[in-house]
Amino acid sequence: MGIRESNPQDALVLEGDEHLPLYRRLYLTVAKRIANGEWRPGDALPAELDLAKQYGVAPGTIRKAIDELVDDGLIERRHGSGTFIRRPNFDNMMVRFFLFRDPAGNMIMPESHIVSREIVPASADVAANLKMREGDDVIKVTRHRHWEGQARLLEDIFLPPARFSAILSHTPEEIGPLLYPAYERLCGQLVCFIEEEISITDVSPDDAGLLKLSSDDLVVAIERLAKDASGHPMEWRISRGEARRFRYKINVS
Amino acid sequence: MGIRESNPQDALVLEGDEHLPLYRRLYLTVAKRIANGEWRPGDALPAELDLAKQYGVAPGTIRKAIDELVDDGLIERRHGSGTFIRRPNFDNMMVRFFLFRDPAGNMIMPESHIVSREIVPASADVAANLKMREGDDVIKVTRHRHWEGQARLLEDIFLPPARFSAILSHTPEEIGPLLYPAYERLCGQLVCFIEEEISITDVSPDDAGLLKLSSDDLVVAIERLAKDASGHPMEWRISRGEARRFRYKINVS
DNA sequence: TGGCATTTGTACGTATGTATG
DNA sequence: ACATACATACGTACAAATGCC
Repeated sequence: MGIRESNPQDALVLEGDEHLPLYRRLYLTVAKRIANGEWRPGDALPAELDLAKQYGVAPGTIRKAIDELVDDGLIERRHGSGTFIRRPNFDNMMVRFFLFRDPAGNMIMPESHIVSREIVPASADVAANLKMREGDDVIKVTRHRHWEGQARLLEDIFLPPARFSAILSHTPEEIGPLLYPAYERLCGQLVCFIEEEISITDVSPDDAGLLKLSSDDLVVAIERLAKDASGHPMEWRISRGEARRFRYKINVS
Repeated sequence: MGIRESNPQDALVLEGDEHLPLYRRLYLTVAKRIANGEWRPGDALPAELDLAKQYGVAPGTIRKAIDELVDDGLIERRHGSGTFIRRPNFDNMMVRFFLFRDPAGNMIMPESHIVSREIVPASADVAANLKMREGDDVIKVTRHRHWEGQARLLEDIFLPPARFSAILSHTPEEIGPLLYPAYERLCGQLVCFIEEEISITDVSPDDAGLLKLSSDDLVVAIERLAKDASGHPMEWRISRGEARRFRYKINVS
């Protein structure tokens, strides 16, 4: 995985078990080509009829595969124009959960401070989420988000070194305020899916000091696992912020 | 809306604006037939080929409409058997958010106590959500959920009287512990979609007393709007529970 | 402005596979 | 063994939006 020279023949060999439906194998094949960085966000896929010819399938079959890729948010269609690789915008999601607004009610964007970057042995938690072995090397990035001159959100971010060594070798200025664009720019890695788990707990003594909370205050802890287009885990992080500032909206059916 | 004798001819007149795609109008038509109670949860829809003949469309067209109804959770397919009206299970969702487990780690089901049922004028909030006018009559049901002999979840539930008068005229025993099945059984109303908004606030003095929390504790407040198969609002409720017990999981793409 | 090629969107129709009862 | 119903796959035709010349 990661950026590599794609073997053009690879693209025409279908991914997945041969008993899977054709449209499903086409889905997996295109998803893998995206995960491999063959196309970058904003790039156009070949036209549906071209893809159908390349893979030797009917237009309706490749169309069904593309439909599901659109449903899953990996690509988007533009009528009359083409089908394009999407760039999901997860990086600011956390910010939307927390209520920081100026007196006029506008959302305030936080500053981002990378506090440390180091290689540490993976804890059981981190290893399980990143599909590594306990004790394997992982990159740990500690970051604080500030609003109004005060740290409001504390983040511990864990990355597998194989794909993300560039995060250690660049300056914070080169990395910039948003991590997911940096993963894409510096490591050729695109985040396509995330899973999050939200819970409310007592604040730890360290966090209380940094967030300027009293020891009996509560924090919201958000654990996030980020995955690439093929569903392989890329990043695991845990973020903590003051519980009282939290708000979240859902639709279910 | 509500239960009514369906005019058989109605079913063959397509819903929606005539410039909408055919599959979309078929979606709306079937959704409306479900909202009208023409089929009950568990009932089978006519076979795809039958529906195609009835509406005079190609099999692929009705299939696309059914695909989207499945995506939206209104119906489910069973290969080789048929397509059936689904009964979404939202009523216990709230319970899944809160961590109440026995020593073995199993989920504990709460008892349900209906504390009061009355007609009140709609507040601005309630009116906006239920698409009524402020001051209009609404049914207000107050319910407490108990774990281990203690109220843990407080719920204020608001219903438009037009569809839900049966909730006032039946005994709590007839209503039973779960409201959505009661809406279906007593009022012919099926909840198909919900929107929820989660926030964390200080506990009100009344709630603190009922939940046995101290006045500086925090509660999670969950506001929920429930809708029928056609997307019309049916019920609005606000539930409060101890913040520390809260846990929630999400997938995004 | 208009025309034209390209590309997705909608709709039709058919054949065959596979699970269920 | 059989009929029924959904699942997959094929292929075609035309509509509608876009972008370029």
